[in-house]
Amino acid sequence: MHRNKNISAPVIKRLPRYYRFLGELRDKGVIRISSRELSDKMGFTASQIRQDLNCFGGFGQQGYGYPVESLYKEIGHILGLDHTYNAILIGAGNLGKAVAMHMSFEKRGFRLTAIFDNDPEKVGTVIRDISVSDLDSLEQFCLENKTDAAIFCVPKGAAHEIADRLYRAGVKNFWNFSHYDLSVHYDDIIVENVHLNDSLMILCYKISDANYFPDDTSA
Amino acid sequence: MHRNKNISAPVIKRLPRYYRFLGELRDKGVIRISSRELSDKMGFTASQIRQDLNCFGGFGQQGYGYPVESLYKEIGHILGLDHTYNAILIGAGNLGKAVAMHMSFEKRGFRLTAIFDNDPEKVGTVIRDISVSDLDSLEQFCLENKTDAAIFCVPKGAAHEIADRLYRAGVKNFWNFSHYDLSVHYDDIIVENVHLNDSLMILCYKISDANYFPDDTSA
DNA sequence: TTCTATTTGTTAATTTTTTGTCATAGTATT
DNA sequence: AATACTATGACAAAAAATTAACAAATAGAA
Repeated sequence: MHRNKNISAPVIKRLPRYYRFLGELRDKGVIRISSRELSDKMGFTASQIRQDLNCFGGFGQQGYGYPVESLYKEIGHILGLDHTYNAILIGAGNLGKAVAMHMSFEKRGFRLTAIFDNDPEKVGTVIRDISVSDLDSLEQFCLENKTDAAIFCVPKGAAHEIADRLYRAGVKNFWNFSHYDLSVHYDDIIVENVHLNDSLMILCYKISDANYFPDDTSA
Repeated sequence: MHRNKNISAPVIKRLPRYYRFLGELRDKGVIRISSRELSDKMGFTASQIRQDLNCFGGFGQQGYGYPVESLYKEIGHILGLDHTYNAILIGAGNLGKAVAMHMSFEKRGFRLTAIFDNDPEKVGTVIRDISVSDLDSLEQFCLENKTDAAIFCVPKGAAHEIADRLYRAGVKNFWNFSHYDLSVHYDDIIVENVHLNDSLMILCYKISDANYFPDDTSA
């Protein structure tokens, strides 16, 4: 098995991309693909693709390439998508709601089991067949229901306190949408960050950078 | 000026994080900070912080450290946040709406100028003071209004066609939320991706990886 | 069956990124 | 004003990641 080989972060980040492209090929009925063909489609080098896949095992065949269907499944397995982790959503604001509605959790290894908010207006409303609970009942819920991860869609001001409560309730895996660096405050947690602000600022940088010409005399 | 020095992607990705932490320090009234103090707070090495900042100029002073306020402003300037790029939102579904509601575009160098959707039900509804337009009017709008970037919140099936229309209408900068690799199809565009599916799968990997013990005989 | 074409898995080379080191400049104190 | 201390900026070293190269294995054609 591949685990505990300490796969590097760059490789892991590319796995979902492989998964996506292989899924598309499979849907098109493609049976096999070579690293070079994949390279053309994905924009990675063929060498990198072979190197990446070989972190987990030899899935290809010399002179033939990689079998699409089984490689697709294999990567899904490596990613752990055949698990079903219970996840709770914290924060039923615009973003939290959108994330809950938008994601096919079941296809990504998760199941949404509860939604919490501290706004009385939102408590009781229904999102995706789940009734929003009062944040006060968080600890009780975690005590009674196995909870593997939290989808953390909380405003910055509330982030610290609520993160603390989750941590004490034993929730130590986070999909973090808040503008708050969870990993700085706890060292035995797993965090995957989605920092939309950061992402937008990076776009701003890229555009500004591309539009800058040192010898531009216009305007 | 710093531009066209070809700053590496890892450095650029860290800039928003610096910006965030320096903003917090400034709000707390902190006047100066050394790379080592920042290092403790942020979890980067002091050496890396000094190295990163020096890509853009010598903002510190020996024996003193970095002045928080001016460094904060400087990084904002480097990121291009003092621009005001006009951005349109394509796709007023759950996610698009949430992104529109949730972001302080003005603080990140952008201004939201229009929202488009092809669903007649959504056309005419108002999001953040902006009335949703029919996608049919996209080209006309771009012709009449300077449009610097598109926030691309479109389902996968529609992505290719709509991306094409935007490209032909001259929109070549994308904040891409779709499950579609824009950069593979066009080579003169700027794309910043937010692939939520990928992110969730990476979380799944991390959890699965941490929970795997080779000599686990349980279950 | 034999031969040529491919294409992998692996090792090596290169490039990039991160970390460590230190002389030098500037601060703060006496 | 002199001195001890601090912390940068620059450079060097180390580590990590990407790309290149190639021997070995297999497919497919003749």
